Amino acid sequence: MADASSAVTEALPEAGSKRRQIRPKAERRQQLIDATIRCIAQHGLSAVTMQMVTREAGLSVGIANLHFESKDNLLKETLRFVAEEYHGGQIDIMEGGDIPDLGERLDALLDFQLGRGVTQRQKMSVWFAYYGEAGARPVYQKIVSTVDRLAAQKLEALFTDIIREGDYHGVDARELATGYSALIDGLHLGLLVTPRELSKRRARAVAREFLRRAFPQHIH
Amino acid sequence: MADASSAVTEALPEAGSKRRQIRPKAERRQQLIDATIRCIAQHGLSAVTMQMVTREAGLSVGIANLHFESKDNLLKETLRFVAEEYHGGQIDIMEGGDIPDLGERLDALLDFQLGRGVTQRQKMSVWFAYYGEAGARPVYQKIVSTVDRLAAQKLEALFTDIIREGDYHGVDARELATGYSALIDGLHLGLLVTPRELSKRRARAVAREFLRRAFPQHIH
DNA sequence: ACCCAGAATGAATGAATGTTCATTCTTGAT
DNA sequence: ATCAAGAATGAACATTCATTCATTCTGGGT
Repeated sequence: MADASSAVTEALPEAGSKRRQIRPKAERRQQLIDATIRCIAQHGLSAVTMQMVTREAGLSVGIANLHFESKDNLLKETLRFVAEEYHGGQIDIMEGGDIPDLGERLDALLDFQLGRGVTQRQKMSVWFAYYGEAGARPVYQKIVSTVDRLAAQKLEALFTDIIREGDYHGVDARELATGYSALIDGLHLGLLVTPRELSKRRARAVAREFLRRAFPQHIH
Repeated sequence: MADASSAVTEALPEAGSKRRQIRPKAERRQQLIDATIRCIAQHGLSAVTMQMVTREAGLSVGIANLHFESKDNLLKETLRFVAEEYHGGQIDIMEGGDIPDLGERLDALLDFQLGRGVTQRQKMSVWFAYYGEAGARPVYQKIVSTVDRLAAQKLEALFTDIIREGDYHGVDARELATGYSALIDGLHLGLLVTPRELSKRRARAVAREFLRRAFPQHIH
């Protein structure tokens, strides 16, 4: 309490604190990844610079190359983080020991995919920024493919269970899973690029209608 | 015929011809836009440089700023071209005086959206490269929104006609149009990012199934 | 109280890139 | 054949950015 000014500035994480802090490597890495996500969402992937990211994180320029060996690597790790977070969340719900009822599990999945607030929009931006480069960058393709394939399998398994439970006929779980995944991706795109035309509410309604048409007994 | 060497080199568009050619402005603009598309598809939007584009076009660096005032403008105009080409093609089919049968018109639309060869893949890359930046660039949003809205209206109108003709019940044309558009976008994404998991054939089957479920009398 | 491993800093560096513009060249009109 | 209009060129310039590294600082162990 003797030095009031230092106490105040130290308390605020990103204030004008001049004091150098030493933190474990894992924590700094996450801090930089989070800053990268915010920068991509706000300025676009092609406009992101190291100076921008480190300033956003409240750290010095050199630190990015200390914890990640290069900008390329930082971007790669950021994509990996976002991909695993998004698909990991989906997979948790789909495996869902928490929710025994299959219809409710579908609803929970839909909530996760099209719900949330501003944060979700940030992640969406990052997501599609990388998709845009994926055509020319095999590394990105590989990262996304890996998690994507697992999520697709889980979704197919969930649909298979639902088809069995509802005794639905003339429905192919795999094809339906592909369609549903594509639909969700497309709706995300719409929310990102034409938010004026497509509200989050309507996006949810569209996705629900898709599921309802396929599994009428499970979605009301 | 007298000067064989010059005749040969002049005939080849992108050979090592040193001879300077003067062409009308419109032609050069298109030449540069085409080169930009190829560069984005091959290297990704964030890696595209002016030198790269002009070399791909077989022209000098200065020419890009002569016909487009800046790199930003060249990229903007390239997006506008791709957007108008893609949506324009769709709209032509949907208005379709050529195809009176509504079911066949749907099929033609699907062919256009998921057909074609390598060229289509190039356009897809460009398309999503811009989508990735759209979150941070209102200019891109505006260009896409404008053409997108028109195409959405035409699709809704086509669906309305089909619903009337087939006397389908419990189907909302607008919602279905939103869903179908999103599905196609999502399938494009899948084709681009995970071509191993999703073949063009399967993508078409998924889209067809979506339409068949909605309009069983029109899609066989 | 002291020390030092290694975390953090940021000025300096060199490479890459967008843009300019003085100059050269082409073409169609005269 | 000559000429002017303007299309095309590419070396030069100024800027921006990723990366480096000599130096400073911190905090836990002794």
